[in-house]
Formats: sequence, C-alpha cells, structure tokens
Amino acid sequence: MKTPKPAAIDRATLDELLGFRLRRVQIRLARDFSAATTDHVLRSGEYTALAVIASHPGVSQNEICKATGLDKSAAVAVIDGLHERKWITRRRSDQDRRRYVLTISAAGRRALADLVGRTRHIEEPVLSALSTRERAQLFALLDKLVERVLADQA
Amino acid sequence: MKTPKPAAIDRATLDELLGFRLRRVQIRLARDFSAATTDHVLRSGEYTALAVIASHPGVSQNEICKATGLDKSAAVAVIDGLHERKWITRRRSDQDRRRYVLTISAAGRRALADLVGRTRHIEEPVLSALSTRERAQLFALLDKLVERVLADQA
DNA sequence: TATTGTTATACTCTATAACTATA
DNA sequence: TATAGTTATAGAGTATAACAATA
Repeated sequence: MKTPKPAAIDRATLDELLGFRLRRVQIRLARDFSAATTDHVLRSGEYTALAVIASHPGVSQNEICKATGLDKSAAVAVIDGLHERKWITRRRSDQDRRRYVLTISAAGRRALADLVGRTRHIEEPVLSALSTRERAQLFALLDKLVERVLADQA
Repeated sequence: MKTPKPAAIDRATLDELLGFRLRRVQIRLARDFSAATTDHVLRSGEYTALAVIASHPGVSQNEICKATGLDKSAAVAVIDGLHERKWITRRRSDQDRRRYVLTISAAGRRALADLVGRTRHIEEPVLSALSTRERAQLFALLDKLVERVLADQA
C-alpha cells in the first residue's frame, strides 16, 4: 500500500480550517526545540513566561496567565522554576499585597537571549519554505490573530 | 500595577519567532473546541486522524502518524477510539499483513462533517480579525510550512 | 464577596522501550 | 534485520476544586 502523497491532507474538508495547520507546524517546532535544549530542560510555559516578564517588568502571575494562555495553577510551578534559576525576582506588590511583582534578572536576560538565538536556529528549516517577504506577511497575519485572542479575554 | 498592554509581547526579542504565535492561537482554539464538544469527547488526535482516513482511504496507522505528527504508540488508542465509535473500519492488508487498511464509514463521514461545521464556527471569532483575502493568504502561507514539515520527515 | 496565588489531585498527553507478527 | 502495530509505563502537561491572604 503506497502513501497517497502525505502533503494532501484532505482538500475537501479541512481546507477552510486553521487549527490543523497550526497544530502540525507547532508539533514539529516543539519537538525540535525540546530535542535541542536537553541542557536547559525548560518546562512548558517557562520560556514564554520569561519573555513576558522581560518585556513587562512588574507583571503579576495573573497577567502572565492571560498573556500566555497558561492556567493559574500551572503558573505557580513555572514562576517557581524561573525563580529557582534566578532568572527572575519576585516580591509582593506594595499597592496590592496579594500580587507578585515579577522582574527579569541579568542572568534571565542572558538565558532569554540564548534561548531566542537557539529558537531562531530551530525554526529556520521550517521558515525557509517562505521568502523573506512571505515570512513578514505570515507574522503580521498571525499577530492579528494573537491580538484578537488577547483582546477577547482581557 | 497596571498591565502594560498585553498585546505587546516583547517586540524586541520575540518578534522574529514563529512558535509563540502558533502556540498562543492554538491554545485558544483547542480550549474553545473542547468546551464546545463535551458531547463527543474526542481524544487528542482523533479528529485529525479521522480526517486523514477520510481523504486517504486505505492508509495505515504509520502513515497517519507521519501525516499528523502522532506518536505510533499514541496512534493505537486513537484508532481504537475511532473504531469503537464505528467511524472507521480496519482490516489487515493483503499485500502486507502487518499493516492495517483503514477506511472511513458512513457514520464517520457524518461525524466528520459535523465536527468540521462546529470547528468552523469555533474558529470564526478568531479568524474574523482577518479579511477574506487575508485568510486566504494566511492559509496559503501556513500550507507551505506544513508541506515543508511533511516533506522533511517523509 | 471577589481576586491572587497556592496546593492537592486527577486526568490526559507524549515518549520510550520491550514485545509480536510479519516481511 | 527491519517494519507495523501493541502494550506497559513513566513523565509532563492541563484542569478543577478547595483554600489562605488580601482587597
């Protein structure tokens, strides 16, 4: 039994759906990433959370959950992990003592820069299917979707 | 502490990365989907596998794994689930008795059509951030990435 | 009363390795 | 020897509910 061309995943029914496409590409990227970062051993969400803290000094855990889609109970372990590595600092907010004020450390910035560099390298083989112009288009379109997602739950 | 605009997820470091965008949108779609299909209770991968079987009558489990990114051990439970629901039929291949020949049933086609209809409905609020033309562009660009992913592991 | 963060817990997903039957 | 599918299992991810502290 020969494979009937794997690229043609049902043009009839799935053509108008977004989720399958996102899922397929993301599975590939996630696997390549975890294979290439066996030294760091990042938990799911730690990378994104670190990036959010880097760009939003003083965010709370709750805000990170909204920005990344992380569950608030899962966020605890994620923030703990970043803190143990000394990639972030946490203290209670003066205005609202329920909240944490999270900021990235110098070591955290170095780790993030390292991760971003590696990620770019990992994504390159996939993104090389697109021209520079197409990449920019793709990113702009995806950004519109991300903004919509964030706006809907703000 | 005010949130400094959640849409702006670090323009400095993450701007050139694909994975975050895919992940964020996919988390949203996956949650909305599972919330809207509590009656069907689909296991992860069953939907995609069913769609692949629909468009590739006679595929083997192995081929489904390649097309969907599913692990071969995980595929067993997925195919079992589809079979128990009588959405697919399975028999051993005559040419190679190690392989299964999987085909979708009439009930499977109805279930798939129902799922696709629901999914379209679920994706609409997110996709409405784009014009018709932009959606077509996005899908075409993502398809190029999917084809690259499939080609790399063929 | 509502919200932030925490813990316990249960369920699911994913990956590995060892196995069988066929090739 | 290699491949298709299976099983057992361990580890990670995800979600829910109950809770403490604070608002």
